Amino acid sequence: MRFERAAVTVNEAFDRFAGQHLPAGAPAALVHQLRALASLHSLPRRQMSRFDVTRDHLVFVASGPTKLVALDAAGSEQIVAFQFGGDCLILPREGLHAYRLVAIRAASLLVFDAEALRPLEQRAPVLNEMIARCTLAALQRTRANLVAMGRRSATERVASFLLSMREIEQVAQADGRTLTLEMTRKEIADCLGLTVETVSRQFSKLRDLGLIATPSRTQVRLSDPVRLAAQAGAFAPAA
Amino acid sequence: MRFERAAVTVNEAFDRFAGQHLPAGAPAALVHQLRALASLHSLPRRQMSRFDVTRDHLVFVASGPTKLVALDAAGSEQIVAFQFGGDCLILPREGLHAYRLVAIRAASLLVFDAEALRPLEQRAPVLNEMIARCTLAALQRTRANLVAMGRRSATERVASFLLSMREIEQVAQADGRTLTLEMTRKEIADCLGLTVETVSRQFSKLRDLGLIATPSRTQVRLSDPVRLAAQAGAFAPAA
DNA sequence: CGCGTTGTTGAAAGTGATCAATGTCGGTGG
DNA sequence: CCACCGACATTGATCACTTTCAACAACGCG
Repeated sequence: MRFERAAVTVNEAFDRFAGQHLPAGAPAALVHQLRALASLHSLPRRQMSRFDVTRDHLVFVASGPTKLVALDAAGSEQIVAFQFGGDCLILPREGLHAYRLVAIRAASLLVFDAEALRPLEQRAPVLNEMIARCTLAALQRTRANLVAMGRRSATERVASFLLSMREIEQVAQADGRTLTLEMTRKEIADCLGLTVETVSRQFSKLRDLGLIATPSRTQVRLSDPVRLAAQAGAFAPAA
Repeated sequence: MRFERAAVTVNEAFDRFAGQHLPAGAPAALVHQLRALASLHSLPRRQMSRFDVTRDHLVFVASGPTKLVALDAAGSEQIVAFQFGGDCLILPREGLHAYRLVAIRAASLLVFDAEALRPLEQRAPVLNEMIARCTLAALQRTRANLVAMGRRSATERVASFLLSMREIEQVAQADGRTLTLEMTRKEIADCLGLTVETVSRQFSKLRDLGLIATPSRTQVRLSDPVRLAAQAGAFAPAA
């Protein structure tokens, strides 16, 4: 079993952040100031972030897969995007919608108050560039996701969900095909905008077609990724 | 009838762009260089942008309502976002999806090659900030749209479409309730991920409920915006 | 072992898509 | 001015798919 060391200290997380998102030539003073503004939050599995909802935040996902969800009036979640160790995102303050970050598995987050970064940005364009890059990446993924949500059948959604999970969770077995979904059917259903029953039926259908195998409740083996991709439809893996 | 003067020259469009998106204190040299990189494109009603699909572009919508669409394999459009006079957006090169800008009514676009802007960005952080601001705004709207698309019924989609159109097209009559949709039912259907027939039925239904009136093929009178908003559901107007 | 949670399966109902026919508007040419 | 044409819109009937409601099975845990 693979064992990924979680980032446990602010400094570890920050170093990871700097290595990933700050150019090598970034001025030491900037790095120093940034470090002072960072705070580390550990988010246990399935737990929702609880930051100050009146402020925007820049969040670096130091470790662990997470999802950005929108909460509707009924409190049910609608997935907006997935993030993984190394990704950076803007978590907007509560406006028309309330957004939260939810840990799919235990995650560590490095959090910056967006407002506090502003003075730094003025002096250090690198920071601005970094944020712009992250925002643009998020925009691209969100647009792709939007298209995906538009007109897709349950089968297409489930198939492409499995494929995108495979990319993410290379936490796979040696064969690179078996993945462990750390999510209940309900969570998957919320992600895909379907019901639990439909998700379950799609799993059964794909199993009957011989495209996947489900040795246990949480494990899925992609027996035939190629034909699975065919089921995922035109706009295949929502990257 | 209101008569909005379209931006016809590059300079007119550029001035509008600078006024809207560049801070007053922007260095004259920067403005000058930017102007040299801008090119103007007039997009007739319903026409699709035809820029170099291998390059990213920064587009300023100088005038006219436009929509950003994703094209699927079948060539049918899936709406991603609306833009209006004054908005700025990143039109990404063709990747997993192909995006196009489509004029809802005749529009003028000021187009920059994103690559060509890069050297300018390095020297002028203002430019970077501007792009970051636009990207972030686009991200927020797209996220909102994604949530909207998630699990919404045909009625909700049509009702909130009408409401958001009202916000946009204040090209309304004196009463502020009658709007002229410069779109066919097919275009509306594509926007909402529905079929023409379903859209038509929803119009009929809302008309029967007394929420709207349809004096002509293109005109819609929102007789009862409040109850219409109720039909639009929890995540009302997709801003 | 029993119980609660989670997952699967079946039957019925609801919703939108598809297919097909008809209706309406706007323009063109007689 | 009117008849006709073609594009667009509406309406109806049917079909496919997803949800909903309900029962049951499997697993994990005390």
